[in-house]
Amino acid sequence: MDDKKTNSKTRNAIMEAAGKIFAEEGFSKATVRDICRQAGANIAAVNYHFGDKKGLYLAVLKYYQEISFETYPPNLGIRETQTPEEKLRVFIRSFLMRIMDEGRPAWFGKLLAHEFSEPTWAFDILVEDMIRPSYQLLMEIVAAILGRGVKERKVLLYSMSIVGQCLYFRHSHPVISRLFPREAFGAKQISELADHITRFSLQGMREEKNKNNPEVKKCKKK
Amino acid sequence: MDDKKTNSKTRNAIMEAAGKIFAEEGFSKATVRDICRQAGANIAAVNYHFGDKKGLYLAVLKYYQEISFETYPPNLGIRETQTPEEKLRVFIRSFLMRIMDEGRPAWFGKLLAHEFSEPTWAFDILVEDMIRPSYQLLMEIVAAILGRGVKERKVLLYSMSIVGQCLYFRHSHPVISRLFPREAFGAKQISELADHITRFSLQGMREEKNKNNPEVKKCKKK
Amino acid sequence: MDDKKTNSKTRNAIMEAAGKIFAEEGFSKATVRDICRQAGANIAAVNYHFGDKKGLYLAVLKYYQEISFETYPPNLGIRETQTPEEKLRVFIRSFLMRIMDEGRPAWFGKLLAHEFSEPTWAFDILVEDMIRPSYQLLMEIVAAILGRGVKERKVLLYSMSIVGQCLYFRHSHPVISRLFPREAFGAKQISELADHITRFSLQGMREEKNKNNPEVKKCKKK
Amino acid sequence: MDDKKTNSKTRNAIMEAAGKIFAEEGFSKATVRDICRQAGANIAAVNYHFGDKKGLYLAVLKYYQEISFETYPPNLGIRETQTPEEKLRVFIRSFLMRIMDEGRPAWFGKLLAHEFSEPTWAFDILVEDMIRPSYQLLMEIVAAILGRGVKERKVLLYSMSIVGQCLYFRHSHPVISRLFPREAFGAKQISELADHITRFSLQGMREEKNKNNPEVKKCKKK
DNA sequence: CATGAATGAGCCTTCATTCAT
DNA sequence: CATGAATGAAGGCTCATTCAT
Repeated sequence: MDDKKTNSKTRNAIMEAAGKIFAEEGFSKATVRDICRQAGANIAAVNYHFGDKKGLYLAVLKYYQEISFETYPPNLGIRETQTPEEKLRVFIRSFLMRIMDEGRPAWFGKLLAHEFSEPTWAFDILVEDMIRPSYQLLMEIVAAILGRGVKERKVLLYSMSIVGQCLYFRHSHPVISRLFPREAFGAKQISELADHITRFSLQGMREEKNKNNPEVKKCKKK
Repeated sequence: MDDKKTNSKTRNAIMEAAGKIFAEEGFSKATVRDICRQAGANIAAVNYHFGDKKGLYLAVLKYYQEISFETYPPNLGIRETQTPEEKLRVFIRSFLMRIMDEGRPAWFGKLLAHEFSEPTWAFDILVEDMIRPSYQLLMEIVAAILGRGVKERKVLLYSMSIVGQCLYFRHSHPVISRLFPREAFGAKQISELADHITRFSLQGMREEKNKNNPEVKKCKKK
Repeated sequence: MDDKKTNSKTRNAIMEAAGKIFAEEGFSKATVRDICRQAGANIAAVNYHFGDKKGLYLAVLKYYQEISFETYPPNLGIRETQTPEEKLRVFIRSFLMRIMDEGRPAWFGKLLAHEFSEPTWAFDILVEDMIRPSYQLLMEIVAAILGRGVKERKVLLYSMSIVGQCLYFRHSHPVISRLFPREAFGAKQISELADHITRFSLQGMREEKNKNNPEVKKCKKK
Repeated sequence: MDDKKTNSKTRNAIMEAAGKIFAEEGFSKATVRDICRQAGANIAAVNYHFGDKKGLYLAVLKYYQEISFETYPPNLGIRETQTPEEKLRVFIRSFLMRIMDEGRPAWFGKLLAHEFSEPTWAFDILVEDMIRPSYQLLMEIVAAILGRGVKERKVLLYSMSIVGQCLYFRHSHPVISRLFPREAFGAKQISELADHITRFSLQGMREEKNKNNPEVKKCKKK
């Protein structure tokens, strides 16, 4: 079951340290010196095991992406028999958990955040490998909720509104903690946040939904 | 009317170039060399006029913050006689314009974005000087919409949902342009976006609003 | 009269040290660290004054080329009234002096030798700037000696035979000094060498010359 | 007949790759990494089989020297019954073939050329083992041509003139191909070159020869 | 008021070599 | 007999900063 590349002690130590430091500093500010020092390894070890800084970064990215998706698969708990609304709730919850986790898998979230704010060459890979599938799943759910005949741009707009909320609760921490030191939006509040975002978004889509499903009598729902 | 610091030609050129480069690259990736080259100034000019790189950054930040807020004041067009819903629409529109503008005032938006994703020592200043007032205004509007008695945390949650959407439409460009090359969400689509976010958010708050304003008959709206 | 680039003390010291070290080691083996240490300058000075190692190398090359050609111009002492044979003697002497000088201008000869044995990107520049004119001059002299109607390839072959001898007396030093420790072929023997090469070559071309000047009676010459 | 050192597959692969790369790059620019990669061997194999980079280089040098001399012995085709002039022609031809061959044995020529332009510690060995015998043979031939009583320095001068020509036709390729793209002096032109050099040199020595053999009537030759 | 010159720390990378199995 | 792993020294280069005029 072991990955063939995982048998080196130094290599693992570097992966660990690199994950942490890249997550904290981003690609360009992180230095291989720091990483190696923290890993207790020689500087040249990076070149030996990963070719160069880029290679290390890519390896780190892929590794923690795997961990993250194994721990929180995008369709975690989604069953085909569920209603689209239920699926959305599950999706949001899973998405939040993936990006807000504070454990080791969380590094991936931070790596991602850095890529977002200053995309490197690795960004294209990330988009294709993980963002696109997630987006596709979300848009299918949203389309199902909005009903047939809805334009794709509408679906995209609503999906982005949902994703935007999730990401903001993740990234706004530096701001919110300064503005409202007493409020916290962390891993422990995931349930509350998922609930809030789900309800807010489902209501936000109701008008469009009704437009596309005119036969359903208004004021009957729930 | 002239600021006392504005009388040097070199100084102005540096401010201009620094605004552009800091906005593009962020604080740490931007180099004083690049800035001075672009400004046609000597490399020592930065330290001469601004002390050091940090000083320049701070000056740039404050300068473009002023410009940005003069151009798009947070309460742009908001009149006291408007309903909270109208105020929200105006706020969102103004907010979007401020962060999505592509002209010189836009540099501030980009500077802010960089600060957001990797806060520097200047972050605290920014939060107090410009984010807090904006947030306060938004939360007042949201509170007015939700009605009396609503808990502050609720207000915060809804406000964050709104802000999150706006920011995401601003920052998601690298992702969306890759996922859906044909769709665009730029300065030209501000009207569409403002409309979408406003309607989505107003609906999203309806349930909570109704809960706090039980006397209003359901199913009567619109 | 001063070059505009020559007013910096450090710059001059680096040019001096770089000339020596590049001449000794060649481009790739020489290190900027060594050069700067020897010049008493900071490592970053190279970047400041010359951009990078390549820039320094090019500057050195051009500088010492100038010195060398000012000291020993290819047509040194050649007058139009001289016979081609006399011109050849002068050319060979001048060529030998240029490549065998042991003073500062000699660095250029060594630089050239390194470029010859492992051409860098600077080789093309050198060929055009200094080798081509020299070759052209030599080939004109040789063509004049051989008489009209001689094929260009013949001219080239004879010219190369001449140049080959000159260069070998310059570069064979490591070999000869080991094989025949008592013999010396240095700057002090230039007269002897010039004489030898000139006579050897003039005789070497006689047959071809007579073929092209049949009217001249054999056995009458000299 | 097999050398005792020739029984390891890896060792042979390294010798092969090293020959090629050392020939192309010279000792200092060649890297053991490249060599091992090209040989399909582990990077530690060099140190295992040859001690270190120097050891490998020496082994390569000796090996290809052997091959080269087996293929083109310096006295290739020289018979004692030949006149000195005939011997010279044969020597020059053989010498040119050895240094201009493009096959595997040619690697030695290139190795030699690198040693020539930047002698390493291995240079002394080479001089003694292969240059000295060659030179001795050539000088004997030249002495025989020039006749008795000629001073050794004269013999040396003429020999160097001959060797210089041969080497130049070998090494001038980078220059000539730039100056006269249409002319070629490669392995295919060896006959032409050998002929040219032989005639040129024999004529070049005629005066000295006649001086030492006064009884021969001038103007009788050919 | 301004600048050309110079600095030292730090960056990523590459090298030949050695260790441990 | 051989190798994957690891090492330390050194390479060229770039940075923000300071000096001296």
